[in-house]
Amino acid sequence: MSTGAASFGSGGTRGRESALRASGPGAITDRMSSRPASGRHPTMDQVAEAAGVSRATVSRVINGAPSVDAKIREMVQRAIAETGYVPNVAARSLVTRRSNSVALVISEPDRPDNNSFLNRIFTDPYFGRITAGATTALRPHDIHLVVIPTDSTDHHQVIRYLRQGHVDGVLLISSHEQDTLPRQVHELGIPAVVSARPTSPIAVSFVDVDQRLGARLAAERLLSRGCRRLATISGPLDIPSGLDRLDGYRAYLAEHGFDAVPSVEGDFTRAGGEAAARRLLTEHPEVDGLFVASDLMAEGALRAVQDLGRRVPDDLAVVGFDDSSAALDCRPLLTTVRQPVEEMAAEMAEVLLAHIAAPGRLPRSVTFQPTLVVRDSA
Amino acid sequence: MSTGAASFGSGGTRGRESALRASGPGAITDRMSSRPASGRHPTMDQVAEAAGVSRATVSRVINGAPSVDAKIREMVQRAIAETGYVPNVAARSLVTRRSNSVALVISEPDRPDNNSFLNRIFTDPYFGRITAGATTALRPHDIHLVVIPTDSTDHHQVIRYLRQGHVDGVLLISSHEQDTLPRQVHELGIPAVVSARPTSPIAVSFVDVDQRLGARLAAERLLSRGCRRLATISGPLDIPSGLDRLDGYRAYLAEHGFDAVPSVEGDFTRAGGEAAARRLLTEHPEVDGLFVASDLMAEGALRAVQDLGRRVPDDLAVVGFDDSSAALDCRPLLTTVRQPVEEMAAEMAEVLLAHIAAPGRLPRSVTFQPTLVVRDSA
DNA sequence: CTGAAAGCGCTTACAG
DNA sequence: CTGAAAGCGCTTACAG
Repeated sequence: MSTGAASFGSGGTRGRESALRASGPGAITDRMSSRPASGRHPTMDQVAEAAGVSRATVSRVINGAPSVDAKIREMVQRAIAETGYVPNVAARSLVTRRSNSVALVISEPDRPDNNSFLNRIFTDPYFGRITAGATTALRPHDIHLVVIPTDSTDHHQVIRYLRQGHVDGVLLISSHEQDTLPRQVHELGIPAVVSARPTSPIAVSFVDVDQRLGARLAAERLLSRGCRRLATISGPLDIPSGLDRLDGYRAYLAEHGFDAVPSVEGDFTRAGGEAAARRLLTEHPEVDGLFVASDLMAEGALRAVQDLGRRVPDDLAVVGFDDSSAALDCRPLLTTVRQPVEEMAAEMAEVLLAHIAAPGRLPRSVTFQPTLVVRDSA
Repeated sequence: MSTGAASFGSGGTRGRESALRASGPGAITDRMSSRPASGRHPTMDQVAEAAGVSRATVSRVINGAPSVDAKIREMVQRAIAETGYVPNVAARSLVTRRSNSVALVISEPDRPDNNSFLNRIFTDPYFGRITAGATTALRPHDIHLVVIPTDSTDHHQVIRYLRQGHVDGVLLISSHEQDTLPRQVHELGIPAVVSARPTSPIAVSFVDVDQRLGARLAAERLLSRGCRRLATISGPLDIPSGLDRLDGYRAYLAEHGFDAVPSVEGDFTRAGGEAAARRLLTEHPEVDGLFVASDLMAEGALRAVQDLGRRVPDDLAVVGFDDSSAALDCRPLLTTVRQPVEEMAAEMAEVLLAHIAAPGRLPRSVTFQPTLVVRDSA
């Protein structure tokens, strides 16, 4: 942290190189072709000199300004290739006020142990799909993603990071109700898109899936299969998606004459699903149709169900939610409600890009429709 | 991309604010305390003016220079708090030539489908542990991690990114034999640490686990349990760790009189492990002890084994490798060789930091010892 | 211990 | 269409 030394290779040779360059374009070419750019960093002025034009013209060529004369452009491009020039991003950012990267902030409730928290984040199929979708959408724009996991103990660090101008905008994955980060980010005034309807009433763009509809799809499937003793393992009830899936499921069943639907609250983990299923079947052994609010929980639940001697789907049909890779790890293969997470993350990225390009743009929300993916468990 | 507009909030009000500030420190304080810094960005000059010192002094306070007078330091800190000042990282990087971030490049073989490739990367427990370990080690240094998944089709993009000075160094996760990225990164001259001994002979620092020792531990466990019909599901044999684990296993068994040890090559995925186990048990139904070269494969293998009617560990004992979270998802719980991945990633980060701080430092390698974690499968 | 000044490497009005 | 010049917001020798 303390030294100001150049980060790249032999910065110390720069003086010597400049001297060589001063002897003319020919010398430069010979020099560079025999030692392809590696570890040293020519400057835009040096490219300009090699091409016999001004620095401004080099800049225009690099940034694709249409006004540049074709021949000159070509000369410059040759000079760029010969010198192995690559723009310095710090210098560029300083004037453009753009970093060409965005943050993906994954905000979770407090955790006891830092390392396992991070491990869970970086290993969760849901976050994996988010990251993959956002990365894919951003790549063609040459914008990079900085992934920042956080809980409430380091919100201030995240805010500081954002304020320092490291990124042009933020994709905020936040699900629990009490999370104050969406509001803090909003107050920062930095372009942002949130992964679900924020619980506090702030004017911010977000992308969501129709959670209730998804739960209704699950209920419908179970009913149409002939299940009549229905239950559910819900997500955490302090998370809107957890609540909405439970509500949607119950609402649909109520509409069809099923009123007291047992439910056990889970925590969106495999182990949590397993424990919840065990409890549920102990208290309600008669259950023949089960909606589990995430595939990961369903994977655990399936294990418990089968341990307890029930055959799936014959004795007990199970429908999950997500259609993540976990659904394919289940035996039998999991029938589940598909949430198009990659596409949702890509949409978040697109909306964010639009906000960055036009800071005055009004916030908007985009809702995706879930679909039922029928496999073997129901 | 085309506009040079400020990325943050109401950049346009700056002129007005400066005017307000010019009316004296009192005005600034009042202004700022009623509107806590949000969306607007005071500059170091403004802090200096508010504190009645020079810009250089503010800089020294921010960077913790010891020479600053205590009273002045305090005045400056107050001014910083009142104005809500946060340094502009681009300006700082331009002069320090440091970005305070490092890249975590995850290099994998070519993949057919981009999205599923990314999904696998961001969901794999091994990469998850790497990311968690590196993040934890870097956090106290206030250095951020930019995660960059890549295959050979976009090596040039990665190289360009690195050359642009986005990061001060790179943590390179590369396992397959033919990967040319370690060499390319090495030639760039940027500080780098690789996750395993590079297959091409380049002088670069790396961190590894003693793969052969791990495999020997597994073999020893199986033998001491009384298994006498031993087999293995190996990793991909074009990956050094895959090869080394197979070799170590066979070598130990050979030393103990077991010569023809059947093996099937897997691909380090759950599905691959399942298929491999099915094949292995079909061809060698007599097997009673099995070393599976990764926990994820072991999870799949366990499923196949039990599907085929074998009881674990009584009919067939199974030892995995990694001790990732997958080991706890196995039924029975997986006995496995623990690779301390988080600690290894943290060590990679420390070594990288040392290289960044002292560019002339000689490359070195650090090897961790694996340990056997006994649970229920063997 | 502190300040004035130079300079990091770009982009972008502004002239021509 | 092109160039000279200003300026982005910092850090760091260099004097004092």
